[in-house]
Amino acid sequence: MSKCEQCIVRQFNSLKSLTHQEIHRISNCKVSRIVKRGESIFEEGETINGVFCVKDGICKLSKLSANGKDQIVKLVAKGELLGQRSLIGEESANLSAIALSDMEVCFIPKSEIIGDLQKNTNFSMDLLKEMAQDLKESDNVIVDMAQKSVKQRLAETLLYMNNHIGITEDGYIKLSLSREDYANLVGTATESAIRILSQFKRDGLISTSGKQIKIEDLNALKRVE
Amino acid sequence: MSKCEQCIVRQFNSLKSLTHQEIHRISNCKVSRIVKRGESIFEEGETINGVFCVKDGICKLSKLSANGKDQIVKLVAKGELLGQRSLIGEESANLSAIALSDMEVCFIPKSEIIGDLQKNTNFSMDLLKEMAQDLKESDNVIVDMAQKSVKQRLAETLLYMNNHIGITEDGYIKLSLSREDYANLVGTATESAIRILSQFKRDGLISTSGKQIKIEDLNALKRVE
DNA sequence: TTAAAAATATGATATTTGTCATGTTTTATT
DNA sequence: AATAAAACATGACAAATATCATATTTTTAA
Repeated sequence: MSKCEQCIVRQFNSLKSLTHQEIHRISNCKVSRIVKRGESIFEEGETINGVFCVKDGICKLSKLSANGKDQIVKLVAKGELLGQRSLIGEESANLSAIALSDMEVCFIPKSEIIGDLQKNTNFSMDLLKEMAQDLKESDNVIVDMAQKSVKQRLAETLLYMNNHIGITEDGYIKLSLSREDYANLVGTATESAIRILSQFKRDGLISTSGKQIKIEDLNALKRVE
Repeated sequence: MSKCEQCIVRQFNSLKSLTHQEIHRISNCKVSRIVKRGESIFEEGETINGVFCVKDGICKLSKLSANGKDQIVKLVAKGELLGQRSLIGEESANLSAIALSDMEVCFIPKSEIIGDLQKNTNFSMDLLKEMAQDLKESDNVIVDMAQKSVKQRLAETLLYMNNHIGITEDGYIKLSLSREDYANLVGTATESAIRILSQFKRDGLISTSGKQIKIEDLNALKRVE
């Protein structure tokens, strides 16, 4: 099994602040797991008792709303941690994590890392920093959800994916989402998402090839109202 | 000037985890400030360089959206801290804090407390816990914003205030908000908020006396769709 | 490979929500 | 107490979005 010591992914999250010793211990107890597209890593309400380090792939964090629709709150990509909140207090997961591509994740049991959180100030400060950033982003999403039109939100989602998920050599957004997932990210009906994407296509803002989407006119997308 | 050592309010936030010595030092450098209803404590984009402990009163944390409307992200009441994020990294405030009632807040400079955050694990763990809780709540707000109707959101806001802000002896919600603030909490037009509150009144879910609102039928409010 | 299932697409229509206009009531100020 | 300003209220209408129906395309699985 591969070792955390050599894992580049660690550099992108707060695990980078662990000492050599700590990383070595973690490396020996972590459990690597392959998750296929569509499979769940954990579900809302579940007690997860540890964090997942995303070694490869992308997943969605979502929550089932009363009307039966899944709202995607956040996308989590390679290099990020999942389930940090489980390290703090005894809370169960507030969101479900479901793979949007094939993934490899490493599970680190809470019991093995909780001590480091208490002892290693760099680590806890780093985690604090990450949570502060998450909080800021969540607050911004609240404002967008409340104040922007569905069309704007969808345009911004496409721009977000272009920037944060990245594009292939031929310009397509690396992650192909279903129209339903786009709707669940934006908080609208699937038909509405489909309609707006069709319109973006007609207007030359994007082009598609099967499920893949390519942004053709970045500035026009930014100007969408 | 009053001392932090005797301040009950401290028990309700992470400052409770400071040692006697630490609290004593904080007490000597903190600056108490009276803020009148409508006045701002800090503004979006400002560098605040410290935390505010709310000794009395309630304020809103809001953000100006592109269309010129203020979106209220959170209400912060007596006992809570404001601006925790300023302690972490060098970031400026993401939200504005404006008093909704007359307030008393104590400002603690970052320079005086940042060391405690590094040295006192109980304190940093506590802050971590608070941020985790905030994050969870923000995520839940995202889901509500995206999936619930304006009417539902307004009903829930009334229930939230009833539970968290409390009521007077005669049953009215302690904090009187303008219809515009209700609209900005829910993310809707002021006229829409007014209309829905009028309807709630007509239907006997609430009653009003001037600006004050009393919940008359709690269960019906919970059932609003 | 082919049938079934799921995803995408689009029209028609209903519902929700926003905007503008205007009037009334409440609050603040002199 | 009189006046101005702000907040509240409501109608009329427009725009955004959801829902339902149905057709087509793509994917999945036997």
